[in-house]
Amino acid sequence: MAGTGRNGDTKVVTLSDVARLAGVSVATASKALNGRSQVAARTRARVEAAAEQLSFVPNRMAQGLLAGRTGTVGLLTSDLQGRFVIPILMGAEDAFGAGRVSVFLCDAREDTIREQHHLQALLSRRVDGLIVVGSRTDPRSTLGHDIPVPVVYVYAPSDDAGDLSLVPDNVAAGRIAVEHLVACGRRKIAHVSGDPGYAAALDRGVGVGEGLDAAGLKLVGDSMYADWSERWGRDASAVLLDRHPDIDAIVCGSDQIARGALDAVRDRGRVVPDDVAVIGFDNWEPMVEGSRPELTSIDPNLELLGRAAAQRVFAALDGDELGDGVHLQAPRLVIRGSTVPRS
Amino acid sequence: MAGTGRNGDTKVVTLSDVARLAGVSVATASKALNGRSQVAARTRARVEAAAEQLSFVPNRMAQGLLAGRTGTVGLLTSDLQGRFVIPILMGAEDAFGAGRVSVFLCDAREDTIREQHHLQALLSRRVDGLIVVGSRTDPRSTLGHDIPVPVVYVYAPSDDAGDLSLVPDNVAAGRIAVEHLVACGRRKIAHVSGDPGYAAALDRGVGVGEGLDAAGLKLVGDSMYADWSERWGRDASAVLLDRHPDIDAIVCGSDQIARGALDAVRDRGRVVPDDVAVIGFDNWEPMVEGSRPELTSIDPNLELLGRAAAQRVFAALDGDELGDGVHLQAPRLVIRGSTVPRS
DNA sequence: CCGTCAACAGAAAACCTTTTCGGTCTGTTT
DNA sequence: AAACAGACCGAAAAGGTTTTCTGTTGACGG
Repeated sequence: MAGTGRNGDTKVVTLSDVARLAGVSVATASKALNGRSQVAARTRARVEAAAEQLSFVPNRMAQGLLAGRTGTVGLLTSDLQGRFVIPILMGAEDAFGAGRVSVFLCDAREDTIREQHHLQALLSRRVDGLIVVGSRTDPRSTLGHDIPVPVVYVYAPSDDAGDLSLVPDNVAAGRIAVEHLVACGRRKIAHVSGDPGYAAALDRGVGVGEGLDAAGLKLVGDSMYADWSERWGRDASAVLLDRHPDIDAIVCGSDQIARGALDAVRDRGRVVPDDVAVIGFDNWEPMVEGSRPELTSIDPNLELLGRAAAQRVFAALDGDELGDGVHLQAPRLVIRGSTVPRS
Repeated sequence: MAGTGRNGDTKVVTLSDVARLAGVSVATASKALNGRSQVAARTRARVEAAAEQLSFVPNRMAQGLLAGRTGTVGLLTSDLQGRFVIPILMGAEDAFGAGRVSVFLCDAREDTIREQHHLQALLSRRVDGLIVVGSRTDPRSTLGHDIPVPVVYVYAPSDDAGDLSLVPDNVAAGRIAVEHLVACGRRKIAHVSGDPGYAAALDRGVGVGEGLDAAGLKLVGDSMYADWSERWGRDASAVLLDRHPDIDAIVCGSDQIARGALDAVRDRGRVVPDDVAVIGFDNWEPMVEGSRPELTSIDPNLELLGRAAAQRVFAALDGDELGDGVHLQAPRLVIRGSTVPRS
């Protein structure tokens, strides 16, 4: 705990410094600090004291050089907003254990060249594994198979079936949304979704259809697709509500669209959830908790996705088969005021 | 370009592999690939071909071991949502240049023990520098001065004046907000802010006061402080509008509060921006762009903050003095529909 | 033909740590 | 007393790269 200097001027202390202070060889110092048995208790104590005094931290680069493992993982993303990548990062940290594994986060910004640069950088740093996070659930091009470490694709699957991809189950999400509305006694259900160029929009739509079929219901009006904005949610809901005044629930393709829908319902002097229930997707906290009333939403369980990805990478390092194909993560319904009256 | 196997099975290729294939020594191979002059053009070409063929990537851990620099930086955050840390990360990546420096991102989750763990891990990985990002602008406890690499505190300053901190200038932000409203012809300005336990709330409030003084105006009603929620923005604005019907502008402590204010104004049958202008802080895209009308806001220029932090770390590595004290980043006004009519 | 010089290639050390193996010492067994 | 076992410590190699220094080769001038 000496440290009185300014940051950066203290010289880095190595194992030989510790060994010298303790009056032993580096070999013995190493064994003492790593709990090896070939060292006397008194010597061990002396070494530990020396290490403490110098606040020695072993150089993991050097360790990695020997071990062939660096204890690092690369997280390669194009998720500008950090909306998906942060929960995934947290899940990965949980799975790895804080401090045991460190994560390189690289933002490719949807740019293939930049992605290649980052990939080279990560490989040159000898990461033990790679997690690739997309910003949408559509398939993305594979990084290829000549990568010397296990790769897991998360959120956006790889377009190569030989790769392992973990993605949210959007079909199930749509189904669950409808099942919840039906359980709440709704029968006249409409659907406003986002950009039809996104697989997420279409998949959720499919799930909505399945849910309705299972309940013997038919969608009120057509599914509306355009973009993910609140404005669109507002406008589309307005059209639907005007054309079909008997609507008693709206399934929205995202929380933002749902907020627009809430506005549209209120503008028409109708009450959420008494007259019309509204449900969103993503369970994005600032959106769902800020709205009036708070928004019921389907949470894609991104932390679990991240954790699963990390576990897969870990297992592959221990020699397990990495696996392949697209694996679906079940979503989770989070009920709030927009579908159920405050009672 | 060979690579036909599954990920993880290809053996990592080293410089000696390249040297062997090219029929030279590792020393020569190294010099050839690094553009050193002591190599004949023909030999260089042969080595480069071999490296290409084996798709050789130098091991930066090994390089770092020699050079004493790893080309990595640690980003230590407690920003659960990634709202501040992502732009800062992007700024840092820009400053460093994609691929040249890689960033470890660690989320301490407001937990001191976890932070210590991460810190140890980062130091053991011999990061060249450390950027510490807080989730609020209040001072945080210093990491201490016995850290062998330069440390820059961003967003949340260190409580130790000997550390270097880069933070948004919230006082200026408040002032700029008022100046803009005054320039738009507003004279009856109210103020709804967030949690008074946050320096950000108070600082912006101070700036609002300065702006009003400079314009010879007085605040309508009292500054309202409670929390950062939309609900509070709605409720507080409602009270203010009912009590002071002549209000023609509301400065809000955050974009979320501003959204609440928009709701309250609309609930009273008044029009934004014609009757009442509303301005927020943070310029958080999903909030400002989803609202009706879109929200004028003060952007804290977080990317610039991140870039500046990265540049400071870099400069310190090159021997420059790191500097100390709290440095303010000027904000930027982003004008949208909530303060200026569509014309 | 010898010496000089330049141009180039390779050997070896260095970075920091871990591990294997051999060596020293103490104490014990026959 | 001699041999032996066991406990402990240290020397050395390994891991991949860069750099310095030494050595080789060939050309050229004297």
